[in-house]
Parts: sequence; C-alpha cells; structure tokens
Amino acid sequence: MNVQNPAKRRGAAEVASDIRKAIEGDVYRPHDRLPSERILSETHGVSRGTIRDALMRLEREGLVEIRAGSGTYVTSNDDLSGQKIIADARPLELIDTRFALEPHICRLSVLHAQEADFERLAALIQKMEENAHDRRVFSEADTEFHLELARSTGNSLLIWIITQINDVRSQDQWARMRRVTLDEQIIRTYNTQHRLILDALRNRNPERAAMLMKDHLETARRSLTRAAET
Amino acid sequence: MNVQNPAKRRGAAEVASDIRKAIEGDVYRPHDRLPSERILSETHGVSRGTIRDALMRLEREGLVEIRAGSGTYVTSNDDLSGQKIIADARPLELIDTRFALEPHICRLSVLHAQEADFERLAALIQKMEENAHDRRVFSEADTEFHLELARSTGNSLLIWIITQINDVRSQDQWARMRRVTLDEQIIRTYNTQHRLILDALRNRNPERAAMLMKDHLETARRSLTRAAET
DNA sequence: ATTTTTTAGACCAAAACTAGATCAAATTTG
DNA sequence: CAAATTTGATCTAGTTTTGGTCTAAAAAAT
Repeated sequence: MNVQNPAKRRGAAEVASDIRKAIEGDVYRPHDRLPSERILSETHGVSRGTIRDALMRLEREGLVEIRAGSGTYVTSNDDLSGQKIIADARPLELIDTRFALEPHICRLSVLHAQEADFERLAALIQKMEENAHDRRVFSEADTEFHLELARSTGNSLLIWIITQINDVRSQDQWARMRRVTLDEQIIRTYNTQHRLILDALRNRNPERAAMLMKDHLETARRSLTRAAET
Repeated sequence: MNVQNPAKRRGAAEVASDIRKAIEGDVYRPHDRLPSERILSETHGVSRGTIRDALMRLEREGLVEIRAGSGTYVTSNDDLSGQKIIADARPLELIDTRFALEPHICRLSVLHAQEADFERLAALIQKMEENAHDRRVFSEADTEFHLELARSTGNSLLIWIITQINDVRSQDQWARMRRVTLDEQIIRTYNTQHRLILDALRNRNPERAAMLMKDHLETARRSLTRAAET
C-alpha cells in the first residue's frame, strides 16, 4: 500500500492530504495513535515543523486530536456531521424563482459572455440532443446548461445562487417530478428552445434571449402543473 | 492529464473550466493545495497571468481560496463556507442580482400578498420617512422593506435568497458604501419610490410595480457608479 | 482601427520550510 | 517511587517557495 514515494511532493498541505487519506482509508482507525512527529517527519521526508503544521490542520478539521506529551490520536467519529438543509422549496416555488433569475441572466450574458462560453453552451446542447432518450443524462446536461449560462455572466453572486438552486433541484421530490414530466416530446421542445436562446445570445439580442427564456420556463411550468393534475 | 495541445489557444475561461472539472472530479479534493501558479502555467501551457485570472474566477465562485505566500486551496464545505462565498460579492454584482429578483418579486407579490403584508410595508416606509436623516436607521428599514416584500410572495426560496443577500449588505465593506452613496436627497428619492411601489402593489398592478422597482434599482445603481467615479 | 486578453519577464513581501536546540508534559522503566 | 524516555510545544535563523504587482510587447477579439 504505502510504497516509496520519494521526491514526489512536499509541503504541509500535501502531508495533511496523505494522512487524511490514510485515516479515511482506515489505515489509521479511530482512537489509534499516529506515529510520533519525529517518525512522521522521516517517513514523509519532510521536516518536523511541516509535520506539525499538517497535524494542526487535521486537528482544525476535527479529524485528529493532539495531546501534548502523549501523541496524536484519530478522533472518534461518533458524531456524524449533519448536512445543512438550506431550503426545501416546492417545485412551483422553484419555477417562480427561476422566472425571476434566468431571463435576466440572459440579458447579463449578452453583455458579458465570450465566445468560449458560447462554445461550452453549444456542447451541452449537443449532449442534450444526443441523449433525448435518456432522461437522466439529459437532465444532468440541462442543469449544467443553466449553470453554465449563469457562469457566462461572470457574476459570482448569481452563479452561487444558481448553484444553490440546483442543489434543491436535485432533491427527491424533483427526481420524481422529472420522471413524470419528461417525455421525449418535451425534451425535443426543450432542445429547440435551448438552441434558440443560444442563438439570441450569440446575436447579442438581450430582450429576445430573455423572452425566449421566459417561453422555456413557461413550458416547464405548464408540464409541471399538467403533471400535478393527473 | 492533458497533453500538449498545439495550435489551440486556451483562455482563462477554459483553464478555469478545466480546473473546476478537476475539483468536481475529486482530482483535487477539499483542503488540498493546488499546484503553484508557476507549475500550473506549465502544465496548462499558458502564461502565469492567465492562470491567475482563472484561479481568481474560481475564487469568486467560492470553489477555491487563494492565500498569498501559501498557495491555492480547494475550499471545503463541511464548515460554514456558504456564508463566506457571498461575503465579498462586489456592489455592482449585487445590484445586477437584485435587478433580476426584485421586479419579479413585485409581480409575485401582487398575486399573493394580503392586506396585512401591505400594512407591514407601509409601516416600514413610514419609519424610513421619519428617519431620512439617519443613514443607519434608514438603511436598516430599507433592508427590512425589501425582505418583507419578498415575504409577501410566500415563496420560501425567494425569501431565503433575499435573506442571504441581506447578510451581504450588512458587512463592513457595505457600511462604507452606504456612507458614500446615501445623502438626504437620495433617501428622499428612495422614499418616494418605495411609496409608489407599494401603491402599485395595492392596486394589483404587477407590471407597473415591476417597472417602478426597476426605476428604484436604476437609481441605486447610478448613485453607486457615481460614487465609484469620485 | 481599437480594445481586450495574453504573454513573458522581473521584483516584492509574506508565508512556508529546514535544521537545529530547549522545555514541559505524559508515559514507561527500573 | 524516582529516573529515564518519549512525546508534543516553542523558539531561532537562514533558505526557499508562493502569491501579488507591475510593465511592455504580442496576439485576439470586436
């Protein structure tokens, strides 16, 4: 497992990364004592100060506990970290929010996007068209498309918001909804709309792009409410 | 990873995209340190300036943290990084984002708000008018006004987003901004606009409310850019 | 034609790293 | 119990690495 790896890379961050992997890989288990700093500095080919730096990083992460005079111990992971649930929005709330954001994102994209951004968007559209039969792959690319669109504005706040929204989108309720609403007909419609939006962006026509995005979202809303009624 | 790619120009956006994929693909993991800028510029066949540009984009997205003299680290989201990501959004980015959200919030408010919501908004407007001379109190009430407006839509996702944005506005950097941009003249303008918006909402006129909100934000943007020039 | 982006350098200050020594706390040994 | 040993904690001084900044010219993009 632990082969010689001399002269590969050094530095506290790298050592910390190595030890972290060893802990995650059960080489060192909870309550175990790690080798002493002096030993570690030899095996990792790095000075003791660097080892101490690495261990202190791991301690700040809560992976390890350093006890003076005794040693460094792997923390018992009795406490599993609770993930933060930011928002459990209902599907229609999500659509309303996207109705606010995405048309305006189109306008900003026209102002800030560069050719490379358009190429990335075009590649994603192509992926969606080639996978019109595979709901999962299509949906993934669709999510990525809307995120990439946000990225093309260069506005980090908007990018962050869309990222958060995508987290909501990928939750259970949505997975179910996707199964109900997505058929090959709808996917073809979406593909056409995506392409029209990209064309409008490339032609630097902000209002047309925004309008097309509204159409796109309106389609999504309709297929959603229709599914909810059945 | 990627071999020589002659005759193909790469830009900062592409490099950022590559590194982003590497992070998402667990090539670089949370807490890891990326190779130094000088190394990255070699492996990506691109100058150091371009690498720096790419890394700064990723930092703005919150994927990465650059520490001078130390290195560039993949951010971990097991701590409270959600707050930190948007902590240093630039003023104009924030205005752009509000441009996307708030006019549409007005439309939704017309659909969902009830009389009690309007009364709360009216009370906040009155508070702002009575404190036109006190920037701090005015600003607090102003923030609360826009949040209450979001609340009146009943859309939990929108409320959450506006809450996050308000956290940004309460930071130090913004206190300075407020001092520069807010004079009693501007405050009076804001007050008039707030009242017009509320009137449009009460008359259930969504498009007029949205347009007035755009005017309001345009005023804010102008006073911001004007302050930046001086 | 003009603006923006990229390149290829050089230099700086801050941070990290090394290689040692000494101290203090915990553990083991006699 | 007391002494010896092991372990982490702290400090120092000198070297190397790293991001931050600046510039002028070349290349792309618009």
